[in-house]
Amino acid sequence: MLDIRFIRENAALVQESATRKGYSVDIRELLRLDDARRQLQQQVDALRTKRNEIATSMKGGKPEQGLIDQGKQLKVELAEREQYLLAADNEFSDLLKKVPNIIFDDVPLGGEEDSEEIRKWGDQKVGAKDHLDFALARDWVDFERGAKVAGAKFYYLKGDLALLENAITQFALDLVIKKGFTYMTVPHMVNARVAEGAGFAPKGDASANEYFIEGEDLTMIGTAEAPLTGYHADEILEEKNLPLMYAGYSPCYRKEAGTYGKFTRGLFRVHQFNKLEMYIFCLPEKSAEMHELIVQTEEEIWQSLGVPYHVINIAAGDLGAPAAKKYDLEYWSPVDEKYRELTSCSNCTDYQARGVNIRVRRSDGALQSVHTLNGTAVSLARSLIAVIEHYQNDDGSLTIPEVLQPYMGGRERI
RNA sequence: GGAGAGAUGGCCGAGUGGUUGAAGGCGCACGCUUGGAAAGCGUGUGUGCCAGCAAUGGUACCGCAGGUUCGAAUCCUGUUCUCUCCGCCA
Repeated sequence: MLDIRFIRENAALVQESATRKGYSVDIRELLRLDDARRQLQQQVDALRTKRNEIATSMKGGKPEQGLIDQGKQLKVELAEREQYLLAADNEFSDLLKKVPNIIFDDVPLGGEEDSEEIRKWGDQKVGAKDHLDFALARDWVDFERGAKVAGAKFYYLKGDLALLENAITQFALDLVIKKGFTYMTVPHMVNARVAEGAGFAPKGDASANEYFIEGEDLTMIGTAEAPLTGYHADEILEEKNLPLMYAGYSPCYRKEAGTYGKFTRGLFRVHQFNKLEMYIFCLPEKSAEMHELIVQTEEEIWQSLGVPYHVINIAAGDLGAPAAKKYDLEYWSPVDEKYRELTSCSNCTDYQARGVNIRVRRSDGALQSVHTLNGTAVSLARSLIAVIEHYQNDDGSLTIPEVLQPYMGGRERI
């Protein structure tokens, strides 16, 4: 959520950012509702002032019929005005919630194809067996039984591939802990307030990618980002305690409606996968620096694993509502002979922090919204694809990346 | 799932329908005191919204939502969460 005062003062900028992102919000209409709401607020406040004056003048003394009647009259007027105010407030805040975060100046304009490559690492080798065929041949993955038990795009991982998943997780976890992140497990469901505050679509929104629990105010998380955002909701953090760096591990549940096809084959896009997520709460002036820290950590993980990648600066049209800027790491796929999305990290500035009311008390006593950032350490299903594509052998075996061998009982190949 | 108890400021904790933004304490900030510190003493110390250049003023907030009343932290109803006990259970 953006600050309405910021929007009032930067209406054109906010409108432009929203349009660049592809969101159809009408800032002029928002400001009109804001005005209407403020006028009603003033009327209500004036009536309440009168009510309080009458009540105070009767304090302790004997009740006077004239004043009581006046009070009763006011109560009726006030109730009516308050109703208008409530309605205006709701209309206003519904629209306010739809306004996406502004984008940074260095975000490329345009759509998905306009994202800019910033760095690349490793060789773009070509030719490998499809990960699904490879894994099926070893009986490492079972989508058919996943479908039988849950539905399409659910799966079982078996044996050494399941162990490899654990090894990748543990390796990445050790690395992010060394960077100063605190490991956390998190609730796998969050309430609507937290989900929407973090910028996820509400229940009933057709575009929502989350599963909602019927009859309860709960959403299955699509990422640990949601419960991590809510962790400090309604808190005032101390400047001296920032940055707070968390690494949350959880399954991610996503509907991914209508995303079938060649490039989502196998484990690439599934309804459930495990993920280790980095999350930072920091001072506003530090968020750009923290964003670089996160992306560098991601690069360190993939360099250690020996998987070639490039980093792209995501174009405006491909940014989510909360993000002011986003980097994706895409690994080079020798199968598809192109880069494919592997991790993602966003600077959400104060958008999420406002959404769930997280502030920092500066050393001079001032209160300010914190900035939040999130980034994938490893998302497991996709990480497995990248490793299989790069470490497969002709005899159907898989060489274990050196850094993972300690986590696989010292085995060098499976 | 059942029964009981509770929810008040950064924390602990008072609170009779009006004198309560809310006693008292702790913490914190500043000052005095001191060679320096501690102790002691003094002063100050919530947030949101609205108006205002500002000083400031208005308004709301005692888990949340309604209700009663001229007036609610206080009375009533509902609800959420926490704790204790029972049930169930990895």
